[in-house]
Amino acid sequence: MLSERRLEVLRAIVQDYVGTEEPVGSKALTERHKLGVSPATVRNDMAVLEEEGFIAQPHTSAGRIPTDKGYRLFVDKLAGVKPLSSPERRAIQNFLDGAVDLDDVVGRTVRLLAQLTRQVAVVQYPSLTRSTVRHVELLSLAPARLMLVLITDTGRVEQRMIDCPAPFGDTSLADLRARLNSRVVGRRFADVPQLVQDLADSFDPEDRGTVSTVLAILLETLVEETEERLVIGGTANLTRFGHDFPLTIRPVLEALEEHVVLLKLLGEAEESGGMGMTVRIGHENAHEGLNSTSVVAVGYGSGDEAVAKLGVVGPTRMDYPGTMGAVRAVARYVGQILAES
Amino acid sequence: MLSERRLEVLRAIVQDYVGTEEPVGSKALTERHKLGVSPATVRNDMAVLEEEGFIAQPHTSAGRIPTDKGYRLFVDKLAGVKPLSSPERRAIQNFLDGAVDLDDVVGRTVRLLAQLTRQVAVVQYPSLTRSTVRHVELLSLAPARLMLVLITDTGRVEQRMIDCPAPFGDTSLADLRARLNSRVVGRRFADVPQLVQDLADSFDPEDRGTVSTVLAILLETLVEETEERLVIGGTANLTRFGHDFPLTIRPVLEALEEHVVLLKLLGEAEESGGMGMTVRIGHENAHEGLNSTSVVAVGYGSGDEAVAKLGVVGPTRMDYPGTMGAVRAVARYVGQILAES
DNA sequence: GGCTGGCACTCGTATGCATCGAGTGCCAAG
DNA sequence: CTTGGCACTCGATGCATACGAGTGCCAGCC
Repeated sequence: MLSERRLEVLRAIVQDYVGTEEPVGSKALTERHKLGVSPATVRNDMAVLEEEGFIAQPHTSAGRIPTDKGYRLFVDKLAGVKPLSSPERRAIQNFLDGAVDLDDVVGRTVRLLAQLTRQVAVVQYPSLTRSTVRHVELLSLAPARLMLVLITDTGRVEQRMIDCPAPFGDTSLADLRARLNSRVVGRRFADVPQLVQDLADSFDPEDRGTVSTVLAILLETLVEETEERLVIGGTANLTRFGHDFPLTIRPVLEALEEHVVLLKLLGEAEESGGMGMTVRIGHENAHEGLNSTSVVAVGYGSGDEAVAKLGVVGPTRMDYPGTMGAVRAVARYVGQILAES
Repeated sequence: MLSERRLEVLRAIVQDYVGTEEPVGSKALTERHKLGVSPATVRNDMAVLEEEGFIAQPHTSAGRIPTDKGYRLFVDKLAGVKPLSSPERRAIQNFLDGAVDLDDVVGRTVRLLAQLTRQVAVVQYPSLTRSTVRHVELLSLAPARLMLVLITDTGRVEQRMIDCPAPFGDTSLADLRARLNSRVVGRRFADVPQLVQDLADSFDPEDRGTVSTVLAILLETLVEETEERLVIGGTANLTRFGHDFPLTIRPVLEALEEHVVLLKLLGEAEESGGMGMTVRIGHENAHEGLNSTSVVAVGYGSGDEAVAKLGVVGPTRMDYPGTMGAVRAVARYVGQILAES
């Protein structure tokens, strides 16, 4: 195993590199950190750390930079989560409190997170399947045209147009609406399919076609990968990435535009379960375009169960403690706000 | 005025520069274009064009590049709108036809436009104030909690939560809903404020507070700058801008994140009225960050009146005829689709 | 055995300098 | 008005040199 001091050296390397963006050498290290040993000793430690794969040199006779494995160790063992300063906390509260709408909450959150971390922020809308039904509404827009509106306990509203196979009377509509609501309100969306399974059977034959259509569309909105929505922001922060721009920034922007990829990314973070924070570093991200980025994600929700994720995407060389602190704090506030609404 | 040939020279310069991204000299010009004159003559013409401010040289003894004024002349007088190839038209149709939802239409449109023009695409949602009301719905979520849902003829759905000052009975609710709809359905949102002005008066005193609240929130959703929404995509295309990245791309990304700025940008394009296409080149864009970009925008709508704009943002050095063709074609298809729904 | 100072070596970066060539402006002739 | 010729400009390219931060290794010391 690595001695205490070697870990200290790694920590110092990570911190310096994150600060300066430049490979850090043994001399500079001893000057900036009170390690109590000479550069030569540090060099020996570095040699070991390099052999173990925690650091690397871009070219012979240059300083060292942490590898993904090095960051991993740093995050797991050496770094805590830096709590936010109280002005920062107040800023979060002020920024988020004015929101009137779920859209507004999500929009503000993504801007806030981007600004706070100076990185790219990603916020997922509360997942339908993990929310409960607050209300289901059916509106008649035209004789054979309905609109289905789903409202979740988190304030999310989803609507779908429905073209009916046959005109649908107002009383039938009221009937369907009532029966639908009595079955599903207060239940989890994930359970809705079972709950409405046999609903069509109890209707007049002439209405059965329309009812089935409505139910089909209702179930369709719950299909995963369709029901998930997310918002990103702060892409301008990508320009602070490094000097070797085009090559670095391009694939990241491309990946960010592929919402499916991002959703999978956040989804993977799920294993850690509940509201746990996940950090995926560099090549740990399956998507190739994100191989030089790290993703810090955490679940949020009104209760103690996560209804969605939010997080940031930034360079592997990022301030992990600070970023994790900001992400966690924002997630908590958002959870509070959802609980209030 | 400029002679025919000088205009031809300008056109050639613009075309070559757009193609190569490099300053174009007199010799290269005569080689690639059949101007029928010698390089020396072209040089004289160039000197005139430069004096008039249509072209400039980055440094002495380099080729010329068009100025904003040069592009302006090119767009106004020298370039047509290039119609799309029929495979391209088919691609548009295929891509857009699967859409089920207004969100879906807008999302697909932005992706399509970005892909087609290889630039950043911006699509505005149909403006509420320029749409007509299809339906207004009021749902009771809790005793003193309502949800207001607005549905436009273009398929846009907007919802707002309402906290009532007092509980609101079901019959009152049905009453309000009915009266509201009878007044506004089929009318333009812009006229809604007048149409509902005195609606509260006709209610029981005890309900008047809630009715006023509902109406206030209804009007609030129509306030400009609040009601406008837009989506952008294709930001990865920014990386094809030039070689001097960070400086170029940064302010553009920042500007794109300021939706307010973008809305103003598209709004300015309005002067030309109706469905006319607007091209704003370089410094013609008020926002500083977009001084080195051009914006091609056009209105779209189901009828012959525009309900919103869409367009692209790209480098001033862009293929104007092709971009204009693509933008116009996409706008037309989107209009068709809206008309069908 | 681990720490330290010394030393030779590596290699990327910065600097100066000469060269090259695309492009220009100007002019005199057609 | 057009054209060919010509001197000039100036950024880009290539190269050799110097510089310096940083390394690895080794012998000596605690």
